[in-house]
Amino acid sequence: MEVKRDEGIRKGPWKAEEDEVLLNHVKKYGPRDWSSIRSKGLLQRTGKSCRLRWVNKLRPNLKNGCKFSVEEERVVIELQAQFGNKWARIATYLPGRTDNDVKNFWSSRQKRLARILQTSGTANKPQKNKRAVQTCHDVPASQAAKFSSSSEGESSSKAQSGSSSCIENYEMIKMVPLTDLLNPKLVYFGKDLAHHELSQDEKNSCTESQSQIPFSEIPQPKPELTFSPESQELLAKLEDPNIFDMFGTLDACELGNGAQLPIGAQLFEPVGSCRSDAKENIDDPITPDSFFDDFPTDVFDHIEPHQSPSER
DNA sequence: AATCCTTACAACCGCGTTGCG
DNA sequence: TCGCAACGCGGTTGTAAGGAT
Repeated sequence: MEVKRDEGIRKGPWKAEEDEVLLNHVKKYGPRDWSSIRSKGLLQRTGKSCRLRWVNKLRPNLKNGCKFSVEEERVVIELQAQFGNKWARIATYLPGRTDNDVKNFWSSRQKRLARILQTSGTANKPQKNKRAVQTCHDVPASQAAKFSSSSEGESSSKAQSGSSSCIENYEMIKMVPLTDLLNPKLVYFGKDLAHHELSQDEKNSCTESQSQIPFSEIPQPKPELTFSPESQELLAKLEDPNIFDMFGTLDACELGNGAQLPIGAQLFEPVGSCRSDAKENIDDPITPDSFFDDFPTDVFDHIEPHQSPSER
């Protein structure tokens, strides 16, 4: 990143000295009056830039450099469905995470999801051949990031009861953490239920969760499946009956047949909140203990090449 | 070893909102 | 009520690091 200087304004990466100056300012005056930092000649950064630096990097208790846990991913997925791309709002439910963190995480996740779906559309070509994959973009990565970027208004629309199974399946994929999606040992069945086919040993080895939010404290939301225009666009692609082949054992058969998402997802408590608007969305605060308690945090470690059931 | 590609992340930009004179 | 400045948010871009080929 190059450091530009326009009219004395410095851009680009921050130096440790600049951080120090900024921290001193916040110590003295609190996190405000950002513009005065430049007007006082303390830094050649815009107030905007100073605020951003503080919010995203210098604020206390940030989880810098710490990857999103599976539970955090679930929270993001659920809240994104509820609120749309209201990253700042979503971030309030995730201690130590900023809106930028959530936004970046979601963007990465959408790209990965898009890649998975695109790969499926290329006759199950192994993803190893990255160049082949890239030439088969039905949906550009830039658009892929928009797949689920439903707005708040759009989020209020419910999936129609007459939805095709493809639509249901896509919504399932969209709402399931990628770690779940790619875990060949994870089988969904039955309405609103999800089970792991893990041995007790495996469960024991995965009990240490990175979760920062005790799940027992998370009220469970009534999932409202949503269809943004972008999602509708993608859904058209999902008419391909081979779409689920790529998931190996987690194929169309297992995903379909009325299976529902294991989203007991619900609204979580925003950090420091006293349940204001969140409460209005909760009409059934049932706590689903079974699902998340056993969730392995290292599921990606278990991802293996696609295998047919007969191969196992 | 070199190159290409993906991913994660930091930072910027534009626009909307809010507060104040 | 209007205009302006400051702030906040969401979208986008650029880059470094690491992995794959």
